[in-house]
Amino acid sequence: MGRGKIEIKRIENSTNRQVTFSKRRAGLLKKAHELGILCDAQLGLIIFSSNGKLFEYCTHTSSMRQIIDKYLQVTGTRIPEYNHQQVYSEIAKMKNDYDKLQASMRQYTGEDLTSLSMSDLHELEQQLEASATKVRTRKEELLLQQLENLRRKERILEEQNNHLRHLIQENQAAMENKMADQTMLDQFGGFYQVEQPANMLQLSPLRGFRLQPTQPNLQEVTLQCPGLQLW
Amino acid sequence: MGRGKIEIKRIENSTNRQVTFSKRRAGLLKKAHELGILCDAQLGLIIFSSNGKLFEYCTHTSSMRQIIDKYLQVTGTRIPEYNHQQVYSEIAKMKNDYDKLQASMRQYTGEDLTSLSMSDLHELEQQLEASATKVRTRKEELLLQQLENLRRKERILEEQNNHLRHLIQENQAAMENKMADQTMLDQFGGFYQVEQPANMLQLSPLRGFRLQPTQPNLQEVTLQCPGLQLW
DNA sequence: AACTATTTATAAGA
DNA sequence: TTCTTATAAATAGTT
Repeated sequence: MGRGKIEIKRIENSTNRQVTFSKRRAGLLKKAHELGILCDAQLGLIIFSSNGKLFEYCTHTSSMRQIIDKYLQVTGTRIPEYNHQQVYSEIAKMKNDYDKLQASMRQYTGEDLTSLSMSDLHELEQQLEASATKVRTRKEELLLQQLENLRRKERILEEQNNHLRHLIQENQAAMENKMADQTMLDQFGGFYQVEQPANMLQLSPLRGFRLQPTQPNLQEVTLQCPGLQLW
Repeated sequence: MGRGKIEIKRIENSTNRQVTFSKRRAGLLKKAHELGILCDAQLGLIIFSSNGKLFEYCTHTSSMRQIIDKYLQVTGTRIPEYNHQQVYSEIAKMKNDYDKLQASMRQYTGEDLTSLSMSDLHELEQQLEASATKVRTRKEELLLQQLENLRRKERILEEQNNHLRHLIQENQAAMENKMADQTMLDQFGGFYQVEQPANMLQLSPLRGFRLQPTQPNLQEVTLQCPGLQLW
């Protein structure tokens, strides 16, 4: 239709293409409109020009969004709406569960007991007592465990103590044997930072000693009970 | 374009409309196709016939889904994806809250105490004892209330009892005064359905009497405690 | 943007 | 539905 027939293939001349796009686009929109009116059809037309500009038309009886939604629904590509339904009902269910749990919690804390019957109250009281018993049992368990840890630590410290005494005694013996001079004593003292005279070690507790934990057990115990206070 | 010109308005003749729909639909699709090819445009066309049948066309370079997505993106109608993010994070939050509450609940029921420190356990024990105390208080409250209700009912029943005795005594007096005959006695018996001899009323409980609740208090008490059992 | 020669689409009829 | 055909509409190339 026109002065000459054209082949249906991309128009290479850019200007020409642009002009044809304008003309035919208008024609298409007009025909789309007419089809909708004449035949009572619902339609949506989306056009992106080669440089990305959007043109659209849709029947006056509906919005493009409605047509797209209907299209997605009919073609089964519609995951969104279906999912929404599902998701929202799930949210409602979660909220309900949460509220129930919260109500239950308020009974356990004694905040709201008004809705409970006498038998409910009786049951709740027993449950609370059972819980308290469990808590007490757990406390006892923890205490025993901490006691056990302390005993192990005590044993290890005693062993270290003995070890240290040995070292010192050996050194004293060496000193006596070799008539050690002052320089040697200084080196030993500096190494272990001994603050008290050697002859006091038998009766007083060990203090001021800084040793690398050569015994692996010490490290282990420390890791098992990071805070060793009772509470 | 055709044998005659037609006005652009809904074609009332159903057959005619159907035929026109077929013809023009084909034409529109053809023109859409041509526009796409000639002008290197991207386009999508969705048509729903008046009876809901779907026809569609889109440029071979893309799927209808892609065109719709692009359209939603460009027009900013693309709320769905955004909403999803929001909704899902909200769900995650709710789930988190629920889990926390549930963990807390498990502590209250003594199901899982492993994560608690000694001081936590101590606190929990005290809370449980406080809750139990509240429950006991509430039980006592309920019992006292029920007791009170029973006392009121008792009082009302006693009042009724007295009233009934009065009525019967008055009747006996009347009978004696007028030397009542057997007919009169029958009428009286039928009216109140007395099943026991009058002289027994002093000691035996009242049974078989059916009276309208002339005392408003009786009705009130019945409404306040529908089931008057202890539990 | 107009114009217009031609092509194309299609209304009505078969 | 499909084909035919007269005629309306669209539009390619031109101005």
